[in-house]
Amino acid sequence: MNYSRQREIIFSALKENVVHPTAEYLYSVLKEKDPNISLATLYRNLNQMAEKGLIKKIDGLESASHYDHNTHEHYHFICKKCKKVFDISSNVAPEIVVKTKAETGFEIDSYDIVFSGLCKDCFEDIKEEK
Amino acid sequence: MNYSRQREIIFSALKENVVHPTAEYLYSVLKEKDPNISLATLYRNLNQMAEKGLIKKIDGLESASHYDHNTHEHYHFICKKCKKVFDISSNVAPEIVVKTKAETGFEIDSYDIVFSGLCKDCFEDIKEEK
DNA sequence: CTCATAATTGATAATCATTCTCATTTTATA
DNA sequence: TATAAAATGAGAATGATTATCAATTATGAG
Repeated sequence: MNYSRQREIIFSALKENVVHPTAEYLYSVLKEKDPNISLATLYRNLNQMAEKGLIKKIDGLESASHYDHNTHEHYHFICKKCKKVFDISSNVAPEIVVKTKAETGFEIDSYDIVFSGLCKDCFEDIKEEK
Repeated sequence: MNYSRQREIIFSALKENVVHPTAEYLYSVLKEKDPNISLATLYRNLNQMAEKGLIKKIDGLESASHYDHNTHEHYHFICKKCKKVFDISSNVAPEIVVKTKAETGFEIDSYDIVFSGLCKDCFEDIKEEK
């Protein structure tokens, strides 16, 4: 990853922002420092830095929403390789909610836990490939 | 909510699908049962049913991703009203990961917990409005 | 320092999921 | 059965993000 002035200002703008900004908001901030910066450059750099672990991208699954007829409390696991979504039964969560409510004073009315990684099948596949 | 044949087949298609389908996938299944069904009808009904709690919509925050320079382990809380994203410190999560790994055998390499509800300020605002 | 190569950029078109619009049809009920 | 409310289908519109591509910039060897 070569140096670029644009990446530099993107990273520092992100560090100076307490509220986790969206790309659009960052763009409005960045244009003040560099009126010529391109939206494509911003997205490119955000993705790059997120890949390298320099920043974190907060979002859900991939782009498309998934729908579930099971409305009971449970979590989801999405496999990075095959993109399948699996149910994970819930038996730890209530504690998290109670604890988080106490710590923050926020009114929590829902939460989602999404794990990601490799499902069993894809993990086997990758082992075989080696 | 009035009865509609389309909603009926959407709901049953969803129940018959083990893997949590995307709208696009559901659409391809549904067209076999009703070649005239519209994508708009599908989305409309999925949103409606999710609102009524008949099904669950699995996705992250709102549409746009948020970015975070804090790469330490922590969760997020998104306020339904002001849409701000807050950090929630982590001190329960490792147990969840260990437990989930043991139960499923999946290779979990990351997970996100996103709480949603009302932040303190918005909760106060709403109380005052009453 | 200077050239060659790879990385990066800006501008804009393209994509993809989703929502909106609106005229038409269906459902519920008085 | 008449009427109002709800739902539909088709396609346009939107919003976030990614892809394309020619031009610019960074880097490392000589």
